[in-house]
Amino acid sequence: MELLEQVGFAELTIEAVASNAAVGKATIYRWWPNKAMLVADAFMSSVVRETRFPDTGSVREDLRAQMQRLAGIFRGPRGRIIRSLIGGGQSDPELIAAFSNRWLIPRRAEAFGILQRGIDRGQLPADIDRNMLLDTLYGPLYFRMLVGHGPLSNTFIDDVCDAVMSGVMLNGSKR
Amino acid sequence: MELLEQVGFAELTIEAVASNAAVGKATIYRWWPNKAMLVADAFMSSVVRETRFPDTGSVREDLRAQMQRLAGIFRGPRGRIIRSLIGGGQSDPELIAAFSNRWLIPRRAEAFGILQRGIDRGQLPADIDRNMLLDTLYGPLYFRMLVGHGPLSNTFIDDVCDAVMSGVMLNGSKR
DNA sequence: TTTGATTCGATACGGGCCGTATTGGATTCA
DNA sequence: TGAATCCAATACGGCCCGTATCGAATCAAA
Repeated sequence: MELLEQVGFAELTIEAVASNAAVGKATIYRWWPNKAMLVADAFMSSVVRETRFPDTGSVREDLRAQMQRLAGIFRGPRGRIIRSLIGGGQSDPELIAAFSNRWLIPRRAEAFGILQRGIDRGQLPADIDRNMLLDTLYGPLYFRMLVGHGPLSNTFIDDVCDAVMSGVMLNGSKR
Repeated sequence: MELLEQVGFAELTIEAVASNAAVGKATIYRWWPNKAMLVADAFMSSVVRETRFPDTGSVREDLRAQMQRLAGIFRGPRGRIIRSLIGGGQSDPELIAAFSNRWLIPRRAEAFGILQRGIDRGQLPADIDRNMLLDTLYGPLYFRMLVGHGPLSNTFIDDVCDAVMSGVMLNGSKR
């Protein structure tokens, strides 16, 4: 993880990991088939499962809080790693699958809980496409992180959240 | 471009390009400083500037048409290249900057025209953050293309467009 | 405690591609 | 026609890959 934060996925070498860990290169290859799986395990084992879910009584505010938290991660040292994983995954189907299964989908499961509460409260239509909605909320954050053409500022997050949620919420909750 | 479609950016070697072009490796290095700039030039020179802008009278429909067109590109052979460029850009600031300047920003300039017409027609508030809006519309497409956790289907595009535009359009144009 | 099997760190190996240097033949241009 | 330039081909050292080998250390079972 230290090396990964310093140099990113593409520049990380197994030899550097081995010597940095005072370990033989063959030992690493004994336990992981390739760099991608090694890094996937390292990253995913460092992910602390979120235990405190926001619950403000409003789907919009709950989601806004989760989005802001994610943006905070994106701006920190883990952001670099996530960028590297998605980047490296573009030429490694196993890596992108590992990222999707072990990072994206668990996070999404948490978000599903927020959406369900919103539906139960009558703030969201019951038949809404949950994956589409979450992609629309979070996609812009990933997009800006990856391409870097605009700042991942708090107001950007808020604006995205407001724009999307105003479009899908019931009871004329246009802000 | 042929090689790039076959193997992607990370696996593309200068030696392969050279031998494929019946050219010395040194000749390539004489004209481009590195692989990233070579590929950037190759890709950008293959981008045909869009001449036919949609103009249906409705911002929402204009944007929907442009989004569908982009999704079509993402699903085709050029999608592979775009994924490679964004992926490789995660460990190469010059490459991601080239992608942003020569692909994203020109496309965005076209989209700005559509938004401006919408403002002129009174369909959009004049003070809307144009970059935020376009990131919110297109970010989900890039996100799904890059992570591949859901299909880039026509209905997905439509749903994203509807969700976002319903949230930002004036005159109660909620669908 | 002994013994046999595993795991380990270290090291060496062939291979691929990097980016650079050299060279001799072809092309360009005054 | 001669000088300068551009080129393809080739060779080079270097980095890292993934594998093989080899004693030393560790561990489990008798």
